[in-house]
Amino acid sequence: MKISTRGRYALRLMIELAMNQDGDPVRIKDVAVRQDISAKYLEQIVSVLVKARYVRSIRGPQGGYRLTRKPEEYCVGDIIRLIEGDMAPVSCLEDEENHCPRQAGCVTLRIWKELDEAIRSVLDKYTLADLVQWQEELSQNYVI
Amino acid sequence: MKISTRGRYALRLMIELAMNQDGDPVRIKDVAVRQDISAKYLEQIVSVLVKARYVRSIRGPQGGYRLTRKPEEYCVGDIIRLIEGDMAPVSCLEDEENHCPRQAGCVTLRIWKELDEAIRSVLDKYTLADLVQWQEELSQNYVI
DNA sequence: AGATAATCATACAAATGCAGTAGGAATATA
DNA sequence: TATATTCCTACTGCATTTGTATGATTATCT
Repeated sequence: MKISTRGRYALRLMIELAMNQDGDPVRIKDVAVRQDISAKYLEQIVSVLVKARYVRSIRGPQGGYRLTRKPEEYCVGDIIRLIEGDMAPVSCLEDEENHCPRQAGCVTLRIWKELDEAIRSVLDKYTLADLVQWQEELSQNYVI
Repeated sequence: MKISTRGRYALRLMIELAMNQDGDPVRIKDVAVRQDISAKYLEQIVSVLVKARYVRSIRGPQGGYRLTRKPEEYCVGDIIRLIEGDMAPVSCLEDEENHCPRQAGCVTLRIWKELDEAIRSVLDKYTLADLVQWQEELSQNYVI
C-alpha cells in the first residue's frame, strides 16, 4: 500500500512552485533537475494540475508554471487525491455510498473506515504553506 | 493506495478461524464458499499463515485449519503486514533506517512519517477478538 | 487395503497499473 | 525567424495482482 511516484512528485513540484510564488514562473526542466525527476514524466503530472486549475501555465520562452492560489489554500490531501485518485484503502469506500453486497455483515469494513479516516486526517492536516515553512527552516539550519 | 485482496481475504479467513476455535478445524473449501473467494487462491494465502505459524494445518479428511493462539493475541496489523508486506506509505520508511539520499532536505518525509504512524496505530489497535465480538453483535441483531 | 478428503507445492497466465520514453505540435518571446 | 517552453498522445517494458491448473502428499474411514 504505497503512494505512487506520481503523487509524491506532484507534491514536490507544488512545493517548488509555492516557494517561488514571487519570482518568475518555474520551468519544469528546472524542477526536474533539482528534484531528480524525469522532465517528460513531470510534464504529464503537471498537466493534470493545470487541468484542475491548481496551477497556471505560461507558454513560450520565459514560460513556466505558477500557483493559482496562495500556498495555504492547498492541502496536501487535495494534491495527492487529484493525482493519485481516491486514497480510500478499499474500493468499497471510494464512492459516496457503498455498493458492496457484503457490507451489512462485514466487520472488517469498520477497520477500513477507521483507517480511511486516519489517512484523510493526516493528509488534510497540512497545507503547502506548512511545507514551505518547514523547508525554509531546514535551509536555515544548513546555512548557519 | 489500496489494501490488496490477499490481505483482506487473509483477515476474513482469520476471523472465520477465530469464530470456530472450539469446533472442528475449518476447511478452506467452506471458508471459500461462505466468503465468496476462490478456494485455490485462499490456499495460497493460508500457506503463508501456516509458514508463519499463525495457524496450524490438519491434513486429510476432517482436516482443516486452526489458530495457534488466542484471538486476542493477533492484531490486525500483524496479519495484514504478514500477507501484504510492509504497510509504510513510501519505501523510504520500510527499513529500520532510511537510505534515501534526499532525506536530509526532504520535507514531505515528515508527512509520510505521520501517515505511517496513523496507519500503524489503526491497524494495531484491534485484535481478532474485537472482530469476532463485532461479528457476534451483528449476527445477534439479525436474529432478533 | 483402498477410496476419499483434505492440505501442500508449483507453474502458468491474463489483466492491470506503474513509471517512464519518444516524438512532435502549439505557442509565445526576443 | 529562431528558440524556448508548454501541450498532446502514443507507446513500452516491467512488476504486481489475482487468480487457474495440475498434481503430489497425507490422513481418515470403511
